[in-house]
Amino acid sequence: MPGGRPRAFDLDAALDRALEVFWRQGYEGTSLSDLTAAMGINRPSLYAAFGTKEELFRRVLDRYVEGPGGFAAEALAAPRAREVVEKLLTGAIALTTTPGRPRGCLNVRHAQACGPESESVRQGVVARKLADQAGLRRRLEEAKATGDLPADSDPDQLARFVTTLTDGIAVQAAAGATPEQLHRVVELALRAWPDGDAAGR
Amino acid sequence: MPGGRPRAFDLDAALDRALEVFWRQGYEGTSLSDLTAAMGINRPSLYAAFGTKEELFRRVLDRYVEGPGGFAAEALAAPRAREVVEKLLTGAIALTTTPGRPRGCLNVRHAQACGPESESVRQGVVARKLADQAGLRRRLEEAKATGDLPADSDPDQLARFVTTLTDGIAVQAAAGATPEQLHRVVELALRAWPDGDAAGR
DNA sequence: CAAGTACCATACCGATAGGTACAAAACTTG
DNA sequence: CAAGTTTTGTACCTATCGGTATGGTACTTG
Repeated sequence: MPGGRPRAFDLDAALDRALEVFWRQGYEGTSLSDLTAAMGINRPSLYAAFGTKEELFRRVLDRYVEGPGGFAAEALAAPRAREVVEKLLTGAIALTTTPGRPRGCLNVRHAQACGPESESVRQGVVARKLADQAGLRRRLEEAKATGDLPADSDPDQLARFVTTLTDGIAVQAAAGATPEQLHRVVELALRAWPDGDAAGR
Repeated sequence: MPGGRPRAFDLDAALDRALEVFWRQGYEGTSLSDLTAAMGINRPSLYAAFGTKEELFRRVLDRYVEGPGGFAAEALAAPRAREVVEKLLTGAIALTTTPGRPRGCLNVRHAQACGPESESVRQGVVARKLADQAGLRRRLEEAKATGDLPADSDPDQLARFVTTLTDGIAVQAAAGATPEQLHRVVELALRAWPDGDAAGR
């Protein structure tokens, strides 16, 4: 029975434009006008397709982890724990310093202080971040169980160590650090990794 | 010649209130009404005493580094490089997780993505962060020159490593990490420090 | 090609943003 | 205590915020 006028824009393309703006300007620094201008649609269309600004942002977060943040899921699938963390760290550098896209990390940015009106958004981002960190911890627990990590190692500590580094990398990138500089930081940091100095100095 | 009605509030106390609000809510998430309410003064008084919102924020940044951020300058004065970085890292944990104050770091938060209207604020914060990092690098260069760090060590890399960790600590704190968890991260990270495993595993 | 349906565009909503005009109030100086 | 100076409180400014009502438009279905 239904039919209706067809949508004149592509949903995913519009979502990508919104992601770009939120990534570059932050949730609070982005207005509906910024969004509609970047997405090439007008306000009612945005509302009909994505709901409120906050709902749109949540959909953008999904797109972020599926797209630019997809390296993380791939990294967890690496055979050895050391590889997992190397891929996470180098992936974080690429994510946050690739030319032509905003610097820094959408999640890291939005896990931090914001006005009361955006607090629910922040909470959602924090929850995602904690879930990611827990996923890494489980991966490292598995590695420990199979002997891929020493018996006296602490997966929770190790996972938090890696996440602290990726968080720091995102901040450094936002402040202008180059990928080369960050790769050297990672190289140094990995000397603390419990399977010894496998990447060698 | 001059005289005039005396100011009915304390400048530094008002600045501290403003710091608290900016720290908790971020520059963009804080309105003039939030500020005047917290400072206990009205709008024209705020303007007369501190200028625009942006000028007030810059004064708050100064107060931040002199007050809560003061540990950093003290850390640089420690006799050995290892002590310097230990104090910086543990100080960062205390700064960002002390109960009763906002979680996270004012500088780290504001070095990241924001709307175009706040971009000049962000640039200022980034400049401060880079200056701090350069200060640490010079301190480590000095340590290397005096043999306190190995001859093959790289002060720039080491300074960036430590700053990446403090940045990451701030993000972790904002996401709810406890001081204990972060101390264990620091303990692990210090195994990568070039003077060896001085803090022991 | 008539009926039904979903989308698009303009124009608008109340609320709030940062910032200020103005006059009353509280002080110092002569 | 009069003149001059600075702060305070109220009331208001324009611009923009996120969100929506409305009516025309383009399509699918029968």
